[in-house]
Amino acid sequence: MTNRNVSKEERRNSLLSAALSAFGKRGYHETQVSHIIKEAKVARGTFYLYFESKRVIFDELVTKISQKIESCIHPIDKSIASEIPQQILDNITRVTDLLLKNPLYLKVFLSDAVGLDREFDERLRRFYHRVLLNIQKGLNQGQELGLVRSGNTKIISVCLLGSLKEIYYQHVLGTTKAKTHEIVEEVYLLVLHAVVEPNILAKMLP
Amino acid sequence: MTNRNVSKEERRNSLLSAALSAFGKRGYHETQVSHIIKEAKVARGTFYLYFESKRVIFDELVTKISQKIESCIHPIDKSIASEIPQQILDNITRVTDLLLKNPLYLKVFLSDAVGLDREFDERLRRFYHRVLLNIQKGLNQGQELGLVRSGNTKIISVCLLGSLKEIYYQHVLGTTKAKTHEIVEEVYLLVLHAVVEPNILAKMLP
Amino acid sequence: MTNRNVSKEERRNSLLSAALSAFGKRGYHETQVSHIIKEAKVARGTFYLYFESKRVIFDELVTKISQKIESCIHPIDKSIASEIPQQILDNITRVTDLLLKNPLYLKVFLSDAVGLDREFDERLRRFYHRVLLNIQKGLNQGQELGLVRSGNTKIISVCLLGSLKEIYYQHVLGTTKAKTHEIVEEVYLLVLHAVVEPNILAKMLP
Amino acid sequence: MTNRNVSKEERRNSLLSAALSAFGKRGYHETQVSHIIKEAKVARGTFYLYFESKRVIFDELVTKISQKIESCIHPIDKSIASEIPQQILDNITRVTDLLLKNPLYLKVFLSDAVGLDREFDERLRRFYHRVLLNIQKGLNQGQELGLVRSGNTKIISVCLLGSLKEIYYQHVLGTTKAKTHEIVEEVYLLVLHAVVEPNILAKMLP
DNA sequence: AATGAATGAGGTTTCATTCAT
DNA sequence: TATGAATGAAACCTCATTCAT
Repeated sequence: MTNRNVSKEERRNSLLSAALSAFGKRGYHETQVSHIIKEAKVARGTFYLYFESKRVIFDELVTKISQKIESCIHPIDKSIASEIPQQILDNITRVTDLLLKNPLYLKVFLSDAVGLDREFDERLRRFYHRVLLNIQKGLNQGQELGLVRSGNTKIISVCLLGSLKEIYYQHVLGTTKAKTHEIVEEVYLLVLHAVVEPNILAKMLP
Repeated sequence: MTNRNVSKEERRNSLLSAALSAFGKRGYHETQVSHIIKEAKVARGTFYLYFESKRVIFDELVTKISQKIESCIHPIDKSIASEIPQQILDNITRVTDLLLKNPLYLKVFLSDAVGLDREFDERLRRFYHRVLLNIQKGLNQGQELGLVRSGNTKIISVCLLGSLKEIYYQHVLGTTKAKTHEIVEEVYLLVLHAVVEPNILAKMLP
Repeated sequence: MTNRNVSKEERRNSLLSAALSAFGKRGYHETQVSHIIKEAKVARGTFYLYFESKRVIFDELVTKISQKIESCIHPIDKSIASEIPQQILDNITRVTDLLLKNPLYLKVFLSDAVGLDREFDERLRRFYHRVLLNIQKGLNQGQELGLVRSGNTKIISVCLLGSLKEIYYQHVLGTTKAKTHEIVEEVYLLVLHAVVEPNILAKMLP
Repeated sequence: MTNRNVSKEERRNSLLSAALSAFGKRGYHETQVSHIIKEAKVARGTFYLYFESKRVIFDELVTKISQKIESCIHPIDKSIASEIPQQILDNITRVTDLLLKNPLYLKVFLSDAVGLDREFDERLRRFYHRVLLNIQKGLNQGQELGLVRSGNTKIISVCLLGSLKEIYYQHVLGTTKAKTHEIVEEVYLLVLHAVVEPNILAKMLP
C-alpha cells in the first residue's frame, strides 16, 4: 500500500520523477502508465488524479527540463568587453553541467521529445528558436564590435547549438564519456576559433 | 484495385516509398500499416507479403537511407594536400544536397529513428560512430601535417557532426530555409575557422 | 454494463463457465473470445485481465474437468474382497453421473481437447495414462487373487476405458440417450463378464 | 517447378496424399493450405483447381478413410454357426491391420475429424451409427441363437466399438505399442468373455 | 484522496481464397 | 492447365483511461 502521509505536492513530484525515470529508461512510447505508477508506488487511479494523461505528464516534464536549461543561460553583460568570453564560458559550463549530471534530462529531451507529434515538434522548435535567437544576437553584436568574424550568423548559431547538442547526444548514446570541464574547454576553443575574428583570436589564446 | 502489372521489385519499392512518405509525415508511432498500404494502393495482406512487420519495413528504410548518406562520403585522396579542402567541400555538398532534396530522409533519420527502442538506438550509435571515426581520422592526419590546429579531435569531430545535423534538423523543423550552396559555404567556412591552423587559414581565405 | 459487484473470484468463475458453455457449443477453434465475453457480459480487456489468452482459459478448463473426473475415482479398499465390486461400481457411477449431468464437460474433453496441438495431446495422453495405470493395477491384483481371468491387462484396461469413453461420446453425439443407472449397470455387467474369472462370475450373477 | 507430365488423376491423388500427411502431422486446424501444396509440390492456385477448399479435401479424405474401414468389415455368413467367431475375428483383424499400418488414417479419423463442426460431427455420427447397427444386429442374432448372453445390445455394441477405438487411439498417442495379432487376439478374447453365453464360452476356450 | 477492476477503441497479423497472366 | 501475387475478412491482444468503491 502507498504511504498516505504525503502532501499532494510530494505525491505529484514523486510521480514526476518516476515518470522521468521511466521515460528516460524506455522512451515515451515504450513507457506505459503501469511503469510510472509502479515506480511511484501509486495506484492507477491516483495517477489520473494528478495528471490528465500520459501525454500531459510528459509535457510537464519537458517543460520543466527546458526551463531548467534556460535558467542556466544567463544574459550576457556586455558593458565590459573583456569579460564576455568568460560569461559565455560560464553559460556553456552551467548547461553542460546540468545535462551531464542528469542524463535522464538528456534522454528525454533529445530522444523522446523528438518526433513525438506535430504539436510537440512545434514546442521544441520554439525552444530552439529562442536559444538560437539568443546566440545569433550575441554573434551580431560581436560582429558590430569587430570581435566576431563575418558570416551568416544564423547558420553559425545553428552550428554552435548543434555542436553542443551532439556532444550531449553522443554522451547519452555512450559514444563519448568526456567530463564537463573537458567538454566545456574544447567547445569553448572550438567556438573561439569558429567565430572570433582571427586578429582578436590571436590575442585571446595563450 | 491495384495495378497487378508490376514486378515484385517494383511493388517492394512502391511499398518502401509509401512507407517513407507515411513515416515522414506522421513519425513512426503515429504511422499505421493502414496509412502505408493506402498510400501504396495495396491490400493489407500484400504488405505482409513483402515485409514481416511495420518495424521491419522501417528498419529497411533506415538502412537504405544511411547507406545513401554514407555513399555520399567519398574517401579523401591525401596525395595532393591542396586539393583536400575541395574534397571535403564536395563531401559536405553531396550529403547536404541529398538530405535537403529528400526532407523525408531527414525526418525519418533525425526524428523517427531516434529513441525508437534499444536496438535501434544501438544501430544509430554505430552509424554515427563510423561517421565520427572518419572525421576524427581526417583531423588527426591534418594535425600530423600541421594543417589542423591542436585540440581533442574526438570532441571536435562530434561538434562538426553536430553542426551539420543541426542544420539539417532545423531545416526539417522549418526554422531555416537556406539553400544547399549557402549552407555548404557557411559550414565550410565554419569548419575552416574551427579547425584549421590559423597560419594556414590565413592563406586559404580570400 | 457489467455488474461490478462481484469478487475477482466470481468474475473468474463466470468467465470460466462462459468459456465452458462457448467451447461446448462450438468447439475450441470456432469459439472466439468475443463469444466468451459476450456470454460473460464482460469487456474484451477484462477477459485478458484474468486469462492470458483463449488457449490459457481452455487449458484451465480442461485441467479443472480432468481434476473433477479424477476426484470421482476413489481408491479401492481391498481389505474385504466381497466389497470390491461395489466400490468399482461406485466409481463408474460417480464418473458417469458427473459426465452425463455435465454434457459440456464431455464435449470439451472428448472433442475439443483432442488433436488441438502436440502439447495438449501430451496432456491428454498423461491423463489417460494415469487412469489406465489405475485400472491395470486393479486388474493385476484381481489376477493375483484369482478373481480376474488371465489376459493382457494392459490391453484389457484400454478396452474398459474405451468402453466408457465411447458410451459418453455416443451420448454427446446423441446416438444413445440412456440414463446413468442403465449405463452403469450394463457397463458393470460387461466388465464382469469381460474380466472376471468364469467360476467366480457364476457366483456373482443373480 | 512442378512436373507437368502427370494426369489429372495423379495430381489429385498426390494432393490427397499430401493432405493426409499434413493433416496427420498437424491436425486439421494447424494445417495450412501452404503445407499441403508444399508437400505436393504444386502451386497455390492448382490446389483450388482440384478442391474447392481446405475443408473439401479434408471431407474427401475422411470419406475415403471411412470407406476403406467399412470395406474391411465383411458381412457375416451365419449359415454355419461354428464359423461365425472366425469371421468376426477376421473382420477385427482386417480393420486393425488397416489402421495400424496407416497411423495417419487413425490420426485424421480419431483426432482431427472430431469436433470439427456440427456438419462433420453429424457425418461421424452416421458412420459410427452404421457400424454400431451392424454390431448390434449381430449381437441380437446371437442372442436369438442362444450364443450371446442377455443384456442391452445397444450399450454392449457401443462398448465393443469403444474398446477398439480406444486401442487405436492409445496407439496413436503412443501409450501402447502392441502388434496387430496381439491386439486382435486380446480383443477377441475380451469380446468372447464379454458377450458370449457362459456355457457356450466354456466350450470355445481351449 | 486513493484504489484497481473494468473498459473498448484500435492496432497488428494471419491465411483461405481469388484471379490475371 | 498451372501459377503465385494479391486480397481482405476476421481474429487476437494491448493499454490509456474511466469509475464505482
